[in-house]
Formats: sequence, C-alpha cells, structure tokens
Amino acid sequence: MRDLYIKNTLTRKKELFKPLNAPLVGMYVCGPTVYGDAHLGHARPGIVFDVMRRYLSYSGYKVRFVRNITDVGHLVGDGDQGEDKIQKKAKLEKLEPMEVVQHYTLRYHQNMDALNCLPPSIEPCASGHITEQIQMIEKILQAGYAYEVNGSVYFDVPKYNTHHHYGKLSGRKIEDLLEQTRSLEGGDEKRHPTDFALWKKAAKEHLMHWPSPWSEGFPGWHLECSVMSTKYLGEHFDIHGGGMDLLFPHHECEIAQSVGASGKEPVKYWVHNNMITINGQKMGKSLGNFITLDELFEGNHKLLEQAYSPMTIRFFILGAHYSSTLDFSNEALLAAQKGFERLVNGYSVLQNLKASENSSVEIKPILDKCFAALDDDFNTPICIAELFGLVKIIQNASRNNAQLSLADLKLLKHNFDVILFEILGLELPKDSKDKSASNQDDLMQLIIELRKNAKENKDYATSDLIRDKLSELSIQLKDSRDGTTWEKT
RNA sequence: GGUCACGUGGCCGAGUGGUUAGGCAGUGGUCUGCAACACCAUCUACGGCGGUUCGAAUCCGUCCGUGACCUCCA
Repeated sequence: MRDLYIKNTLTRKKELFKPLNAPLVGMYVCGPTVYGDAHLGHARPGIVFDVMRRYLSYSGYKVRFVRNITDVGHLVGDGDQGEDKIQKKAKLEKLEPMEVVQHYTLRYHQNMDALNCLPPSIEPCASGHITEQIQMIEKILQAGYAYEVNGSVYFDVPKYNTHHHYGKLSGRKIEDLLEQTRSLEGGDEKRHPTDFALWKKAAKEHLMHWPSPWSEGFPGWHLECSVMSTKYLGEHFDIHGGGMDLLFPHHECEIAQSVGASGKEPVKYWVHNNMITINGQKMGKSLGNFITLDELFEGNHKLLEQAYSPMTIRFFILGAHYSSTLDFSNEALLAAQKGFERLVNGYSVLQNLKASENSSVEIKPILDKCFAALDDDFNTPICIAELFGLVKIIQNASRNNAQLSLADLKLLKHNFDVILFEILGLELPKDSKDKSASNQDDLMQLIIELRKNAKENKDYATSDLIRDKLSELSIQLKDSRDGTTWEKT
C-alpha cells in the first residue's frame, strides 16, 4: 500500500493515513436533512467523499461508508420558538412528516445515483435510532456532563470544558464563545449559552415525538451523528467527513457528546469539504441562492444558460481541490463540459490505438504522478491535469506523432480505466457506451461508406447533405486520415 | 466584534523558495473539397508596500479587498 496523506481538521496538518484496524476503514459522512431537493452544494460532499471512499477501496482497504439521513430534529429559526424543518414542510404541504422524509430521500438517492456516487454501506436515519439516542443521553447524564430541566436534557458545556477542550476542532475557546454567543432570550432553560439540547420536550402541536425517561419529546440536533457513528463504526473510528459549515457547532458537539458518553475521542481524521460559491457567496438554502441538481440537469433555472449533465457536474467538482471554495458560473461549467468531452474523446481514441515496437514517450512516470496526486490529500485537480497529459500522448500516438509499445499501451489502457472510472467515478456518456450494442453502428458504417463514395466522385452536394442531416440528428462525423468515425453529440 | 481562510493570466482552477500545472476562451498554423473533430505552436499571472534570501508568486511583516463560521445550512 502506498502512503496516503490526509489533511486533518483537528490538527490542521496533512497526516499519514494509518487506519485503526487495517485493512478495515470506518468512514462517516454527514448526509442531508431531507426537507428539500438537493442542490449543487450537496453534490460536493457527495462526490468528494465518494472519491475518497473509492480511492481507499482501490488502495486495498475494506471501507465501511456510513452516511446518515437526518429526518428529525433540526429546528428552524432562533431558539426555542423554532420549528422542526421537516414538520414545517409537512404542515405546509399537508403531509405526514414521514411522507416528506420518504419523498426527499428518494429524490436525494436519484440525484446521487445520477452523479454516480456509490450508495453508502449503511444509511441510517435519526428516527430509526431513538432508543440508541436515549441510551447515549443516559450515559452522558451518568458521566455528569448533562442536566435535565422540565423534561429536556442539555449538554453541560462549561463542565465538559473543565476536563476537555470544547472548541478544539473549530479552534475556539469557551471564553470567546461566551462573549460572542447571542444573549439568551428570557425563560431559556439552558444554564449556559453554549449548552446544547440532547433531548427536547415536545410542545403539544409538535408532530414528531417519542417517549423517553424525561418527557415525550425528540432528540437534539447533534446527537444522531454521535449515536449512529458509534453504533456502526465504534467509539473510535477513522474518518469523519462533512461540509465546513458543519464544523461548528455540529461536529464540535459531536466530539463533546462522544467523549462525554464514552470518554473516548471518536474520530481520528476529520475531513471537511469547502463550499460552492455563486458570485463569491456561499450557495445555501438559507441564502436562497441555490440551484438544485434537477434544475442543473434540466437547465431549468434563470441563472443557467443550458443544461449540464451529471458527469459535467462531477467533473466540475473534481476540477477543484475539495478544501477550496469553488465558484459556480455558466462559463466554468461549460469549460468543465468541454474538458470532460476532451477526456472522453481521448479515452475512445485510446481504445483503437495500435501498438508499436517501442515507446517514444514515457507512460509510467505520468501514471505515477496521477496516483501521487491522489495520495496527497486526494488532489483530484492535479490527477486530472496529468490525465490530460496522457490524452495529448494518446492523440499524438493516433497521428503517429508518438509511439507506444504493447506493454505501455496495456499499462495506459488499464490505468486510464482505473483512474477515470473506478477512482474518479466518471462515466462515459450513455450513448457512446451503447453504441456498439445495437446495429446502429453497422448502419452508420453503411452511411459513411456512401458518403465516401460521393466524395470520391466529387459529389460534394451529396456528401455534405449526409453530414448536415446527420448533424441535425445529433450525430457528428469525424474525418481523419484513417477514415471516418462518428459519435453522438 | 471574535476565530479562520483566501486574493494567481479573459474565465475556472492547481502549485509553491530557483524548472510548462491543467481545462475553457483567444491567436497563428497543420489536416480537410469546404468544414467539424483532432493535433502543433503561441499570448495574457501570481492584490499593494516593505523585509528575509544569491534568488519569492511561494517565507515574514503590514496595508487593502473578499469570504466562511460564531444561528439551521453540504
């Protein structure tokens, strides 16, 4: 196994990846709250953690990838007056809360599938782990890091902070937090502004509630991730991922809860993806400046000049390092689309390449660079840049401006496949994949033959007619020295 | 206000103490009956000002600008 380095948010350093129980790797990623369609921002963690997971698998690890579905408990608005997001949506649409959950979970799955993100090994939902959440609260209470008030249970942050460092992940100090935290509204049950709810007593009109030792209520915002990661990956596991916006308070609270309950540090490597921006500003639900994935796939949004395929989106996202912000624009997306086409083009040319006696170029060093890039904190943009270098060689070889030995050609074919499909998870456009499966190709060969005859007879009217009509049918003819090929556009 | 990032050529986006990132767009060529595709060549660069150094876009300081988190957010 090669050495893989991962930037750990906890230490702010790139660290050599050493799994706790090699070859097993436990990976937990925060999934969506299912109360609305997934947008471009959701695609990013979906894709970048998919590539991490794929690369770890490729590298020989046996990965258990857990990604939750949040279907309960996130409050809207400020303080206690807030409403459960899913409940709010349910009331709005006159649905059962679980209907909302089911609907958006399905749509999320469809989107992730379109983006060719592999499904998680386990996809637990919060509502299915109420018992476990109650058990964890009991543990935290026993440890003395929580207190009950009027049927609700809160995590005692100042007390926790006397034994541990609350704020170490996000680089905060509790004293600073105290100064900056918004002042509490009157009647708050919390003893300290930084305390957070583990269990909330449900108001009468609250639709989603469960029995507990403290009250009929529902679990707090951050608890599900601690509970479900512990249940499926253990009290101490390898990788926890999520968006940077979850760093504080969500992930900070997760650490506090887990340490509070078990005394053990839950996560070895914390990994955070950066945000997608639009006009330099974060794309987010609360800002209302988001574009849903369906809108992108269909080109159905006022900011979009055209539709962009899921693979264009995937390629676009992999073109930037996960830790950098990535700015959305039609121009950038179009560049990604064209770039991806170039890569696909290179791939299909590669399939028909003939081997020479010797190689005039070196393949292995470039492939090594691809893997070295991925080993360096999953640097997909550099990996892709090297791939373009290979495309140049492939194109040159097809024009006899470069030669590849049989061994090199085999090496290139195999690894181009591995990197493009297995690791980066890109897919060829459906049409070109199905091309050989039908008799379409035979028909096309006939048409190409007829056009060739016309050209030889200098009957350019006929040859251009064929070309133009095919073009209208979204079929592009590609003339080269060795004859004509075709592809769907 | 606190904490933390970032500022790269027309656009997107890597990288980093001395060597071409890459893609898209542009320009010139090759190919073509004309094109498209493809290929070759080529042009725009590291926010301002200081400092360290033989040498900085890369390190340090400072100023300016932008953003994120501090409230649910991927």
